Amino acid sequence: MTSSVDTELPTDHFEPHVPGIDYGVLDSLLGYGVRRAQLLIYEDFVATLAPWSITPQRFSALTVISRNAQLKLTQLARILGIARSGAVLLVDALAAMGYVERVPSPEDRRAYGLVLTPKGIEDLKVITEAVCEHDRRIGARLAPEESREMMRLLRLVAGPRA
Amino acid sequence: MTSSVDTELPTDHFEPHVPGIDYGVLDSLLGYGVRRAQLLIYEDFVATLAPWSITPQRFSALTVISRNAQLKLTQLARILGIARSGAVLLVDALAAMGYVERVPSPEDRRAYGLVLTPKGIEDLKVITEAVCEHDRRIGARLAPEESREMMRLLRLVAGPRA
DNA sequence: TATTGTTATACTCTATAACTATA
DNA sequence: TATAGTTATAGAGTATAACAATA
Repeated sequence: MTSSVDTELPTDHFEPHVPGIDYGVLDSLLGYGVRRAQLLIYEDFVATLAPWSITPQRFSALTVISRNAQLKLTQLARILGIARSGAVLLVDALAAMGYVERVPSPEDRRAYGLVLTPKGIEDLKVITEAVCEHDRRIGARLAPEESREMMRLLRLVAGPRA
Repeated sequence: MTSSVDTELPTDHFEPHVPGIDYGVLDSLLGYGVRRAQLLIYEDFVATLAPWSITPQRFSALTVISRNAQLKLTQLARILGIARSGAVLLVDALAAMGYVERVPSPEDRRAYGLVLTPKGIEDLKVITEAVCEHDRRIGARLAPEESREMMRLLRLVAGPRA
């Protein structure tokens, strides 16, 4: 098949439906449908954003930081659904990339406000463009009306719990 | 299955929408909508199946093994979208749980066929019931017609190339 | 006492690559 | 030569727990 060395074909080519395989109850589960979509989308996202070393989580962090002035690390962790210790490493990585800075909070000397650097602001524009193009690509099989309906249904499933 | 329907999700630490936070472009991205749903669903799945130590991946493996006679490890890896080395560890775990056995393949002495043990067959029935109840719970906010539409749209996004 | 950010540590999941025994 | 399963090893990503500074 390939002439390369002993290389695996890992998640680079996830096939939601392998021909000849009986998926049983999986085919009727909403959760497995979401899982299938998520794996495909994640793969395409990472491949598309590889030039910037941006993962979905990093993009989420940059976007939320850019839209919420003086966001605290603990808030970021809560938003992303990870532990504070994980948020520290994430912010460390984004800081090492020159995208994020910790600025001392005026009203709380324990805390820092997270802000984008000028480079972070600039690059996030291009990155966001790439993400939006990726998002249009994964939704390309949906008619505009179907896209809106899918977003509505997703919000119903994962929307505010209130 | 005969128990009353739980419309309330267990305590989770991921909040799809943290109050007071501006999510910017994330709110309009199909990929982030799927990500939100996936995180919520994954959490509820793991919590629900904790008594059996069953993760979504383990459940997928058990189901596919049960529905496809003499499934090979390499096929399983491809179906799940992971490397063969990962499939080895996964099957090791399922074997240690007494659910799966490797039986030598008659026509290829390098290969093994994966089969469920009697205990695996028995437990998978109960596990599948629990998974289906979990799946009904996460889709509880959708009307029956909306559920079908969501499955159709998910198949459009991640379904077979058609 | 509680909270913020941090560090230390460990566990899980996954990948790459090399190895064996077959084909 | 190629493939099936395995092993060894490393890298993310995450969690828990403890800590110092501050509230």
